[in-house]
Amino acid sequence: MRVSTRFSDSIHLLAFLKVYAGERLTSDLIASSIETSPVVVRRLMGKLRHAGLIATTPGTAQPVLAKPLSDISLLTVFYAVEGDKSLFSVDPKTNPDCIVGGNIQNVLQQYYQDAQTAAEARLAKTSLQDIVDNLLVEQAKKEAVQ
Amino acid sequence: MRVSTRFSDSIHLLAFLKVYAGERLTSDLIASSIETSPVVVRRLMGKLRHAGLIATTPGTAQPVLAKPLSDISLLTVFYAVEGDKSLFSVDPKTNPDCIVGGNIQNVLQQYYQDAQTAAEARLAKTSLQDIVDNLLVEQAKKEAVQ
DNA sequence: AATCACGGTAATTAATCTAGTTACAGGAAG
DNA sequence: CTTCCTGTAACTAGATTAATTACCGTGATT
Repeated sequence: MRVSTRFSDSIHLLAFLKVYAGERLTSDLIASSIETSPVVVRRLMGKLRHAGLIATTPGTAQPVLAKPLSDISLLTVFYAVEGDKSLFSVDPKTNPDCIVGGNIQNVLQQYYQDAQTAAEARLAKTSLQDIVDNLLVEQAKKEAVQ
Repeated sequence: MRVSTRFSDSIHLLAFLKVYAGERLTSDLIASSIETSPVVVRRLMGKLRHAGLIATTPGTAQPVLAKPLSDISLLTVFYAVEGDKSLFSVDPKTNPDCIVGGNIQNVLQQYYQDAQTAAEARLAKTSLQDIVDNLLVEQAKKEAVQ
């Protein structure tokens, strides 16, 4: 019932590209930050490249952001890696000869869409630049304690 | 990544109890409307009974609503059958020695919570009575065409 | 009381999805 | 040409969901 970690991992990946821009960014290095396998990272980069969020060239260890992070919202990333998947799912087949079964799908669909739209509106409000800003603030807090 | 059909099926079930109240409501009959198995229906009824939404007595075919449908929101049903599960999931382990990996979980958690809260607020706005009203309207439309 | 219908629940199975692993072809750079 | 890397496919393992089978206990009817 939940969104896969592809979403979180993709945000992680994009933020990583920004924070460590200029360095040698192999899929192995990125994977060690996410704590997953390099293949998973490459698969994610494939989707993100397809969505026009990053640019990569095979062989080089230099994936780069294709646009400013301030122009990429969480929702953009969500669509890039999860497509237009629905958060809530209606039962595909219910008894059409029943007042409930024959109409429930249409009725629920509308309310589910409303709920998902509300969630997506929140995701759209936050850019990846906001995420990176927060990461740096959190990091600064940590270092201040030490 | 999606919410299981338990949620939809439970709404279906509760609406069914209202629409066909007074009739002989076996788990078999309810299952035939949802087009699932009677065991699934009984399992759902177990959760709904546990949440105080319905009352059942073994042996009799008479599950009844424990409160007015107008007092049951979609969110109430969601919690009853899905618990407090998160729609979005953060990667449980990321590299703590990295600016990104060490802070991304905390940062994302907050934005995910905002998105989920927004979705839940929509679900809370709709009562099961609204659903039943809509079902009857849709049914009337169908019959008017014929 | 005996019987039958039904709910409550556990156990098993199958299907689906996710993510990790291995493997390999091809590009880039020294 | 050699080495490091990306892009992908194929396979495997684990988790989740829902269907099925099975069995016990309750309630109603006679």
